[in-house]
Amino acid sequence: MRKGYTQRVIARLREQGLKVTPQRIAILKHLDGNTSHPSVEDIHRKVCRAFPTISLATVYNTLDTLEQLREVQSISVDPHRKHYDPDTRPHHHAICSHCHSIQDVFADLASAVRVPTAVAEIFRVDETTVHLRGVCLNCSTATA
Amino acid sequence: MRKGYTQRVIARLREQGLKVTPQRIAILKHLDGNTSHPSVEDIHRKVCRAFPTISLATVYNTLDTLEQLREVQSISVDPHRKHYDPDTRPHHHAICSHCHSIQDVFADLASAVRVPTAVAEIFRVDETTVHLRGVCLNCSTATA
DNA sequence: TTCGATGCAAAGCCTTTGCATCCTG
DNA sequence: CAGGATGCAAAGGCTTTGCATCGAA
Repeated sequence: MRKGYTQRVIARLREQGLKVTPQRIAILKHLDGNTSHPSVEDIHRKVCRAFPTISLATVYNTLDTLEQLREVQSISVDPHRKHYDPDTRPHHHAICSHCHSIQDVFADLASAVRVPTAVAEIFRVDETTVHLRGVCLNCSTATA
Repeated sequence: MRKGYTQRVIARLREQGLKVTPQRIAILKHLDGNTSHPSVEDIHRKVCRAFPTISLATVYNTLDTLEQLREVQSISVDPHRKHYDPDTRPHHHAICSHCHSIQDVFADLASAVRVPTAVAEIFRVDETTVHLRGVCLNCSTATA
């Protein structure tokens, strides 16, 4: 994620006539450059340090707003809860079955996923999501 | 799905020392050849016709058991609820944004998704899941 | 007869909603 | 000042769990 996420999103909120509150800024700062794909609760827990009174509902609301602005994407990798990624460029996710970490995988999607012509004829693909499940380097060396 | 799903799974239940109950048979029959990717509630509703007293918990339990036996796979396509697929061969899923239907897409996974060498070195991929989101033929013609 | 399966209800989680209050613009 | 944002609590929806009873083997 390039530097300036927080500032850019603040500008976009203003553009949209939405308000820039201290809570939102705190959430944005936490997301800025964050590649850990936190859940709502993860974000709430962390932001609580700087902002002890922030409510879970505010975190939910803010993430919904950010998702609508496409400044964050939700990834449904974990059946129990949503995770969020401030990097909205198209990329894959690799989920470790052991530690449940989520790593970004940047690869040329167009070449990585070729939709067969037969499928393209009966389904207009707007978006392609790829999840790789397996074992990350940390866990495989720890196990070995 | 080839013919014989119900019979095969019944045999596997017996093999594992698990019991073949009328409820389980009813669920298996409903899943046999089913390509609609039903949710737990969908299954419960349908099976209730033949079996009015079956409880939701039983459907949940049975699906958990079947998933452990790998005779059904859960697909997390819908953030609100799990969907189940009795076809456990590797394949993709195409989700229609309009009608929310889920279609199976059989295509050569190996060629469709090439994992970059750089990724393969830091992550051992066991399973690849591809979701195509877009608009199905029905909905695109209906809209046009 | 045995031990897993069932059914019911309650509890658990994650998420959404309602509403009075707050505060940004 | 006005209207969106916040915080709290309650409600919602999906799933799990506890437990007494049932029934397949």
